[in-house]
Amino acid sequence: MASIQRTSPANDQRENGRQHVFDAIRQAGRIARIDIARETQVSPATVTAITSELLSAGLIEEITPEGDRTGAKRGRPRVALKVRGAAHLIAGIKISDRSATVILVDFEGQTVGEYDHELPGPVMSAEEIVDLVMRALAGACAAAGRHVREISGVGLGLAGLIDATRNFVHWSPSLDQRNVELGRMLSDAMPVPFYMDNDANLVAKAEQLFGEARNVSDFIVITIEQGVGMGIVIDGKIYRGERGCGAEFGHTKVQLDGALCRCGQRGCLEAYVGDYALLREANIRGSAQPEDDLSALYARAKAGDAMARSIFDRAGRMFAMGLANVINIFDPSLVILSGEQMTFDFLYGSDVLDRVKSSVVQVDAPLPEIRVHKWGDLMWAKGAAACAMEGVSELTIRNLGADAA
Amino acid sequence: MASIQRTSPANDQRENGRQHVFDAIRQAGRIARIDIARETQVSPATVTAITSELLSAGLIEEITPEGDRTGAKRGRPRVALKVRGAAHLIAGIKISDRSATVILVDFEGQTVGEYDHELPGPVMSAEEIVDLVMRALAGACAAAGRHVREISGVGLGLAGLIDATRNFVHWSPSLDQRNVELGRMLSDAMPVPFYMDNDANLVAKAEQLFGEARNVSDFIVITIEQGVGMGIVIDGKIYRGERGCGAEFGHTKVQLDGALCRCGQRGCLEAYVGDYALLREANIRGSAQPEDDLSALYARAKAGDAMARSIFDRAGRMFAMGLANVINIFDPSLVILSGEQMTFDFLYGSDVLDRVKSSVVQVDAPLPEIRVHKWGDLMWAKGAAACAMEGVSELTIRNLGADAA
DNA sequence: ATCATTTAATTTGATCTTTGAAAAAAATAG
DNA sequence: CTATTTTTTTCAAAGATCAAATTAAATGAT
Repeated sequence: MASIQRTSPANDQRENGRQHVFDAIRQAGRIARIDIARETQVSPATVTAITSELLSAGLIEEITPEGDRTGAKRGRPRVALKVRGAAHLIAGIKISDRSATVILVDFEGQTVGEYDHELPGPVMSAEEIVDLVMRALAGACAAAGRHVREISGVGLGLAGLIDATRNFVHWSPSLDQRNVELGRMLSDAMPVPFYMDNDANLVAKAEQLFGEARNVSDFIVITIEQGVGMGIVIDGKIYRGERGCGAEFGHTKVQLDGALCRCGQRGCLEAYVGDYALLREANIRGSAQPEDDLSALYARAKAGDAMARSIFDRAGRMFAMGLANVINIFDPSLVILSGEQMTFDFLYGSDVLDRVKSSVVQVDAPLPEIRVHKWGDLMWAKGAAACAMEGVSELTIRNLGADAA
Repeated sequence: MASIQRTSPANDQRENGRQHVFDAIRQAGRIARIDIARETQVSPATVTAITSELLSAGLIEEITPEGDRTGAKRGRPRVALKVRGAAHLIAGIKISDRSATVILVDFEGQTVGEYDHELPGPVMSAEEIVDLVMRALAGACAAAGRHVREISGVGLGLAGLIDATRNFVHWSPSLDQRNVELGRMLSDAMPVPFYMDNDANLVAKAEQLFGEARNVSDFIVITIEQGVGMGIVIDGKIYRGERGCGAEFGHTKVQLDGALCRCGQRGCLEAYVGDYALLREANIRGSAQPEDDLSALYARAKAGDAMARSIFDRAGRMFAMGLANVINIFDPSLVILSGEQMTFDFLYGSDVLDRVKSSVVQVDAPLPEIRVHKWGDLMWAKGAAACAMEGVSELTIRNLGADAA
C-alpha cells in the first residue's frame, strides 16, 4: 500500500507537475500531449515524462485516433489522452430528509449506477447514518453489478454545518446530535477515503467538474433545497471561512428586525423564501383550512390568485436583494443558480434576475453572467461524487511518487 | 538594469524560495536562519544559500547579537536577520478631497518623512493629478532631506473604482473623467513602479504589513471615510473580484426599496451611514436652518437630543446588519474596523458590535474576532506605502535571479 | 513508389535546486 | 583546556526541467 511520507525533495515539484497535467487532461476531456504542454506551460519533454507515468499507473489512456484530424493536414498525427474511467469507481451519496440517493461514477465521471434508499425517519443517530451509508452503498453496487470493495472513494452530502476539512458535523438536520466525528466513524466502517461537505459546496464542485463552471476559476453557486445555500469558489478552490461554515447566504439579513427565521434570528433571507416561510404567510392570511402544500399554493399564484401571487412576489424581491448583495461583495465572473423545477419559476425568473441586475453597482464593464442550471434530482449525489473524485485523484497522484520507490 | 525575462526553468523554484524566506524575515521582524528553516519548511542548507543571496543583494542584514540569548544556554549563538531599511525608499500618497498626504518609509517600514500638499480643488484632470503627485513627492523628499531619485516605488491611494492589476481608474471622485490609464501616465512622468488601489484595499494592506493583521491570512477590513469601504484578504492576497471592483460593501442593500443613494440605487448601506445621508435626515426633519456640519449634529446627539440620536441610532443598526451579512458570507477569523475618531463613537461602539454578534449564525465555535483599530490620519498614506513596499519587494527579488546572470 | 515536408512525441545532455549528512564555527560548562 | 551543545556552512547525491536533437508517423509532390 502507498505511504504518505515525503520521499525525496524534488518529488514535491514533480507531484505538482503530475497534478497539473492530470487536471488539464480531465478538464479537456481528450487532449494531445502537445496541447497539454501549451496549456500547462510545461515543456513537451516533461509532458512526455509525466504522461508516461500516468499511463503506466493506469490513470489515463490513449485514444485510438479516429478520422478527425482537426486542423493540421500533415505531420505525425496527435494522439489524444483521456482519463481512464476504469481506473476507479467512485460513489456519491446525498442524504435528504426522505431518502439516501447514491450515484456510482467511474473515474471519468460517467454514471455507472444509481440507487435510492428509503430512510426510516428524517432524523437519525450517527451510528444509524453510518449503517445507512453502508447499506446504501451495498445496494447501489448490487444494482450495478459491482462489488463494494471496488469503490475507491465516497463523497457524502449532508445539509447543515459541515467542516469538510475535518469531516466533522457541527450540526445537521439529519442527525440527532451535534458535533459528530462522522468521518472517522465512516472510515472505521469502511477503509476508503470519505469526503463530506454541505449541499451547496457539493453542487459547486459538481458545477466545476461536470457542469456550467468548467474552466472557470472564480464563481458562486446558489442552491435552494430546504434552505438557501451558497457555494463560493475562489481560485479554483471552495472557500470555507475560518470555522468551516461560511457562505451562510440563507441567513444573511434582508430586513432589519424582519420575519422570524427558524434559526431564531430575524430578517434572514430564508425566512422570506424558504418553504416554511411561504406556507406560514399563506396560513396567516386567513385561508379557511391550513395550507401545507407548497405546489398547491404555487398553482393558485399562477392561476392569478392575488394573495398567493403576492407571497411569491415578495420572496422574489427579497431573493433578488440578497443575491445582489453577494454580487456586490464578490464581483464574481459567474453566478450559477442551480435548482430543480419549481425554484426556477418563482426565484430564478427573468423579473427577479432583472431586479438583481439593477441592484448591482454599475461600472463600465459587463455585469457578471448569471446562468441558470436546471439539474435532475441527482444533482446533490453527483456533487458528492465530484468531491470524492477530486479527492481520490489527488490522493492517487500523490501516492504515485511514493509507490515508485 | 534587470530584465523581466525568464532565465532558467528551476530559477522559478528558487525565486519562490527567496520570496518565502524574505516574507518570513519581514513578518518576524528579526529571526535567525534556523527559525526561518523551521517556519518555511525549507532545509537549513537552502536557507543559508538564499539568505546569503539576499545579504549580498543588500536586502537584508545581520543584527549584531545583543545580550539576550533567549532560550538556549549553550551552543553557537544564532544571529538574527532583518530587512535592511536602507535598501529602498518607498513613498505612499493618498489623495483625498482636500489634500494629498505623502509618507516616506524605508524598506523596513519605518517612517522617514511626512508631507501634506494642499489641493487646488477637489476634482482634477488626470494631467493635474500626475503633476500634483510629482510635486507632492518632491515636497516630501525635500522636507526629509532625500532626493526623489532615491525612491524605488510609489503607492497611490484614490477613492473610487480602481483596477489595481492594471493601474486603471474606472471612476474616482477626484478625477473629472472616467476610465483613465493613470498608471501609465504616472510611469511616463517618473520611471519607478507605481501601485494604485482604492482606499479600503490600501488599509487592508496596511493592516497586513504593519497593523492588526500581521500573520493573519484571511481577514476583512471595514473603513469609513466618505463612503463605506471594505477590503477582503483571502489566503494572504487581496481579493478583487472579476472586474477589479468587488467589495462594494457600501452599496450592499440593507433595505428593500430603501433610501436613495448617490449611486442612484435605493437601500444602499451608504445611504444610511454616509455623511450626506445623516445630514439629509437631519435637514428633512424640519430644523430651522439647514444642517451641514456632522460634528455639530453628533454633539447634539451626545447631548441627548432625541432626534439627532435617532439618526445615529438607525445608522448604527443598518451598519450592524450589513456587517453581519458580510460575516455570514465569509466567516472570516478576523474583522478589523479601521477608522478615525468620530466613526468609532457612533458606528464602532459596543452596542453596534453586540448587535452584529447576535446577527451572526451561531455555531459551537468562537465568533470571529472583531477588532477595532484607531489609526491616525496617515492611515491611508501608510496603506499606499505598504502596497508599494510589497510590490517593490517582489520585483526586487524576482530580478535578483536575472541580475545574477 | 519514393522522397521531401510537416507535425508530434521522445531521447539526451546540461543546468539548477534542494536536501541530508558531515564538517566547521562559536559559544558554554566543567 | 576539553567536552558539549547549537547554529551555520559545505559538499556530494538525487532529481526535475528544459532546449536541442532525434525519431516517428503522417501527407503531398514528383
